[in-house]
Order: sequence, then structure tokens, then C-alpha cells
Amino acid sequence: MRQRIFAHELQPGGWIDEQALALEYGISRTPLREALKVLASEGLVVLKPRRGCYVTELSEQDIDEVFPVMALLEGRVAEEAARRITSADFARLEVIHADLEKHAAANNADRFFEVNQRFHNALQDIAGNRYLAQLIDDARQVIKLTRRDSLRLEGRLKQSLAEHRDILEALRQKDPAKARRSMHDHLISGRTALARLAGSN
Amino acid sequence: MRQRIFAHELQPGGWIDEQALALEYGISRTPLREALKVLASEGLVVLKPRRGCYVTELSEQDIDEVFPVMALLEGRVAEEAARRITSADFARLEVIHADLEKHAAANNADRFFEVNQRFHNALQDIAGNRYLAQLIDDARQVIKLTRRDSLRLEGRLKQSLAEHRDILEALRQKDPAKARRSMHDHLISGRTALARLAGSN
DNA sequence: TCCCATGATACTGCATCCATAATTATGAAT
DNA sequence: ATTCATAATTATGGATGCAGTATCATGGGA
Repeated sequence: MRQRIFAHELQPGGWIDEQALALEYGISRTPLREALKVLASEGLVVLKPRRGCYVTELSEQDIDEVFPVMALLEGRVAEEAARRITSADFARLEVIHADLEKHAAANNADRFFEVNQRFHNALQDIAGNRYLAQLIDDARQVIKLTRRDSLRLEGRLKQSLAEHRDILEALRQKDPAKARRSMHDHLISGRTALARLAGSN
Repeated sequence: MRQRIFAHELQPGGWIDEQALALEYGISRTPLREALKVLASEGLVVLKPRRGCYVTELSEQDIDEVFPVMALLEGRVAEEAARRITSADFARLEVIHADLEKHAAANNADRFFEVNQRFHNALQDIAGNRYLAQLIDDARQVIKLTRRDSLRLEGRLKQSLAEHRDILEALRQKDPAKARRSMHDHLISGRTALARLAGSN
């Protein structure tokens, strides 16, 4: 169901037909409703009492609330990672980054998106704070509710790559403050790209 | 159920008997299980497949992961609040703080705890970021899973008050950086108090 | 005496069914 | 023709019942 929500197969703001979905998945309404409760707590859907379940629709205000927090959290991850990173960790990151360069060169936004997520997850592992990582994962899910096509903006892939290089450089230097700033700016830059996209619609 | 979990009436690590609780609340297992799903997503309980539901038990490592994040988030709230605070807001905060002084003088840790929460919530309102506020509320719930008796430590109330005065001073001066630092240190100080408590057991 | 296997018990997870409330459709009155 | 009231339909929220599996106990074998 998460996939279908992210793919906008279930459209934002749209009503979720419990019986139809239950029938489709070949299960009864009971487990489906429990799943909806979980999705609701993750912020992917909203449950209106006696009115049913609706896919969450993010307002511009919502996005402006989530992104700064995301930037703060990811910045913290980078900071902590810079303190703890080993050369083996760094090597792993470089492999992932090489993949990113490849997909950017091929202008493959979807693959870039996937590998980008792997990059950030790897950083979370290095930082070693599971709670922090979980908050970021949740926030990322919420952000994914919006169109992720910002990566398809002219030049955004290249820009994102450059920002990643900054982060990698800070990690190589084991400079926590710089890593935090680079990562923070990277996320804010992502928000800006999204805004440009919204503005052009 | 949250109350009972926080009050350790349902003990950390303990198994939750669905039927017993359902019977006690006079409802069937279905809505109770849905409630457990919500609590699980809030981190208050853990659901082990085919094994039932258990009250979350925080390890020292868990606490060391949550508190820094909490300090980061609350720091951000203070920072943002310092930017947006009005004189009317400040007056409200001072009323709450006066209450805190009163309860501290009376050495009433429970009341202090409550009003302290009101203070922090008021700050969240001023900061005006609902997403950020929600993350903090969740984190606070998780933290409440541990004993909150750290406030009963000799001198902790006075120390907490002093830290609040620092925060208020930063807000009065509308100094975001100072507000962030003060709040951050306040939270870290809370973690230290908890550690002292754990050490004395 | 200790360990493993097998059966009994009990709890979880799911399906089905029912009641209540909301929404929509239909009919009447202005 | 339009609006309001009432009835019918539909969906949500909860209760009940059942199948499958995990745990525990008991008994047999080493």
C-alpha cells in the first residue's frame, strides 16, 4: 500500500475504499484496518472518525515544516558520521557515490533516487543512532508523498551530485561541523528544487 | 493505556494480555488490538509476531540515542521561538514559569513535571512548526517510559529552574542561537540527572 | 537424573457478522 | 423548479467465532 501511495496510484486527498482494497488483497477488512492505523501513525493517511480513511495531502506549509526538520536531522547524522567514520565505511560510501555518478550521467532519475536513498541510509548506519535514523525514515516517507520529480529538473542531478561531493569531502576530512552544514544545505537545496517545480506548474 | 504504561502499572518488558485488558475496558479484542498498533508505532509497545505485545523496555543505549535527538529538536524549537516570540507570548511563558517556581519551592516534583511540560508545549506553539512539535511529543512519550524521578534528585528542581531562566532570558533578548544552546543544554542536563539516578541504583 | 519428544492448552491473527451513523436518493410541498 | 424532509443504502466501528501456531507440561527414553 505504501508503494501505491507513493506512486500516487492512491491519489493524495483521495478516499480509501476499505472493502475494495480488502477484496483486492484477498484479505478481510480487519487486518486492512490495522494496516491503515499504522499508515496513519506514519502520517501517510489520515483517519477521519466515522468518515473513513484518506490519503494524506501535504500542503506547502506542511512541506515547509518537514524539510527544515529533515535537514536538521540529516545534518546531525552527517555530523555524527564524520566523527565515527572509518576508512572501510568511507570506501563503501565511495562505491555508492560512484553509482550515483553513473546514474546521473545516464540521466536516470529513478535509479538516482534509489541509490541516493542508499547513500543516506549508509550514512545513518555509520552515525549509529537508530532512533535518529527512524525519525529520518519516517520524514522521508512523508516527503515522498509529494511528487519526487524534482530530480528531473534541469541540472538538479548534477547539483545534487556536487552537494554529495561536499559531504564526502567533509567526511574524508572527518570534519563534523562541515559535514553537518553540507548535509543541511543539501536538504534545503532539495526543498528549493521542489519549490521551483511547484512554481512552474 | 498510555497512563498505565507511564505509571509502570504495565511494567516495561511485560507482556500485555489482550483479552484481560479488553475485558477490563469492556470492549472486544478488535479495537484493543488497533490501539496496540497505534501504541506500537509510537514506540510505547513492541509487537512480536505470533508472540503478542510487550511494553517497550528502554536500554541505556536507547536513552543515549533518544536524548541527543530530543535536545536537538527542542533546541530547534527554542531557536525558532526566539525568532517569532511576541511580548504577549513572553508574558504567557512567564506566568507558566512563575508556576514552576511555586512548585519547585513546594518541592512538588509531580506538579513541576506537569507544568514543565506545559512550558515546553507553549514554546512549541510559539515556534509554530507542528511537525517538529509532534516529533518532540513522541520522543517525550518514549522518554517517559523510564522513571521520571530524576526531578526528585537533590537540587535537580532548582537546577532545572535555573536552566529555564536561561532560556527565558534568551527569549527575552530574542537571541535564537542562545535560546537553542540553553534549551539543548537543558535537555542534556536532564539526561545527566537521569544517569546519576541510574548510577545510584 | 536429565533431555527430548509429543500432546494439551492458550493466545494470536483473521474472517464474518451486526449495529450505528453518515450519505445519498427520492418524494412532497412551496 | 427548487428546497427540505424522510427513507434507503452504504460504510464505518465493534463483537464474535475459528484456525493456526507458540508455549508449556507431561511422559518416555537415554
